[in-house]
Amino acid sequence: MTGKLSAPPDRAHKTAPAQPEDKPKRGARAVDLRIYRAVFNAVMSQRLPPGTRLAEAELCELYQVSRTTVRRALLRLAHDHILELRPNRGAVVASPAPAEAREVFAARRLLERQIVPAVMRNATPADLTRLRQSIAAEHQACHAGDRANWIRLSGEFHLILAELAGNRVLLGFMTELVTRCSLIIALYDSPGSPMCENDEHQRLVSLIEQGLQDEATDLMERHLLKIEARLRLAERTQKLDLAQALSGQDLP
Amino acid sequence: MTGKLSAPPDRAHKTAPAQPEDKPKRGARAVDLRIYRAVFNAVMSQRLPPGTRLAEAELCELYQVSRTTVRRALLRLAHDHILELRPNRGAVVASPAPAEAREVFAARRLLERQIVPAVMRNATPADLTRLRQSIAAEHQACHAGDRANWIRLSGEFHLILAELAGNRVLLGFMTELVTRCSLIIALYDSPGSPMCENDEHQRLVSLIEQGLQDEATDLMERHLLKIEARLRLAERTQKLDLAQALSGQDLP
DNA sequence: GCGCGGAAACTTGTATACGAATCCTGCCCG
DNA sequence: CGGGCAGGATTCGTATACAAGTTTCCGCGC
Repeated sequence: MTGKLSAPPDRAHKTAPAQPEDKPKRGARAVDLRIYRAVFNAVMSQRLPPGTRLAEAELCELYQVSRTTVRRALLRLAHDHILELRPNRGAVVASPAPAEAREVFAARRLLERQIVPAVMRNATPADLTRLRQSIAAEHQACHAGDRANWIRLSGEFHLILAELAGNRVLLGFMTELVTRCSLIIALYDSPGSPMCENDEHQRLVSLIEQGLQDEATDLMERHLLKIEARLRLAERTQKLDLAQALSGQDLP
Repeated sequence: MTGKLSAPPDRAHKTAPAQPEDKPKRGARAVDLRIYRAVFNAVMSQRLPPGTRLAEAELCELYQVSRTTVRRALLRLAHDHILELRPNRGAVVASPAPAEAREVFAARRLLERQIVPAVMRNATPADLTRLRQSIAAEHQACHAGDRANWIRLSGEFHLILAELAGNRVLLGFMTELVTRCSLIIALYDSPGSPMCENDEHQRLVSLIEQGLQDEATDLMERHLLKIEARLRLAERTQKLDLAQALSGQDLP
């Protein structure tokens, strides 16, 4: 853990856009931030698979803090749809159903479709450079075979775009959506699918640079649809799923 | 208080779309829900003006619960941008700056622009009836001079629309946006502005019914812009604001 | 042998206690 | 007379203690 560039969203009860926050300010809030990030990264890297139960006492011992602190971190994680909190029964890693996954992707398409033109109105050459740097980092992780980091960096590219749209509220929504999408991808991506995408991010930046708004918007839409299409989101109910899964085993 | 139809968002760590929740299930979670709603309604009705400090001990005594419970409610309120939590300095009612207000409205326009066509794809006649009923309730509050309820019901109409779009994620975002807009309107609306709008909701439903997509989308956009335009969102810094406010008093 | 209580162990929910930071007041000094 | 500093009071942040709910497992009856 402790990937130094990991970027779990720090929003929530913060109006200011950004803060240094490099070193723990007073050793106060940094603690539950640490728990938040650790769980966040673990879930995203699939070290904590969906459905995993997170007992409070365990985390207490791991991080040497009281249950009060752990609880706050869990509450935030639940609010961001990374965990699910079941009353009196503890927290488990979220496992969004296919229907929910589709809705998350649909919402994301709806937002990003409109972010592209906003970026084109606002972006400076320096911003485009930033986007290209992000793409470079992404490719690097891709070629290194670091799947977890690739998923994260790939999401980060979209977050930079959202930031360039110049609306912090929108950026907050996109942060939540990208996070949830990453979780869904980690959950449902077909195992054998090729990790590297075919430079759609690169092409998108080019289209933005050239001012081709309709083409850029279109590419964004197709890009997101393609990602969703790769997922194994068979729309079966939990019951059928179970029946199907057992159908090959009951005759020895 | 205890307006029986008040609808503070219950989302967050809940995957299920809706629950009865009429009576307190076990007296357990209902308590901090009660605090949440009470503060929510009080802020929206401007009984708690922006900047008001909410001491934890006060709420503890009012609701006869421990600080633990109050704290959780405050955390949720802060996450929904109704309060602002300042470390070691307590919670205050949020007072979004003009710049933030603009961003909230911009984000809302962006989403609702796309919600209209989605509604037109999904809505049944029964849904349109629901919308018209909501409008009726809104007009009633309007004519009764109940400004606080009118703001709330007026927002509820938009939430029904979001619900009819058939995407729960989107509905969650819209819930947050409508809430924040209500707070902003309560903050910045010009005092003398007429409370009743000129039946734009009614016309919107008609256009949706007739299948005139472009016209409906356009009306929605203009509707939201009109609301924003009515606000007193002078882009002045806090300092200038103060200087201006005192300029009429220092020469007796 | 199988299913069904029931009690113990464990986990979560809530309240309370204590340490730390902030705010307020009054005093001292320039 | 005004500004700054120190001490007390208040309020927040964290840890701990106790109560209530859930899970587990064992023993009993069928």
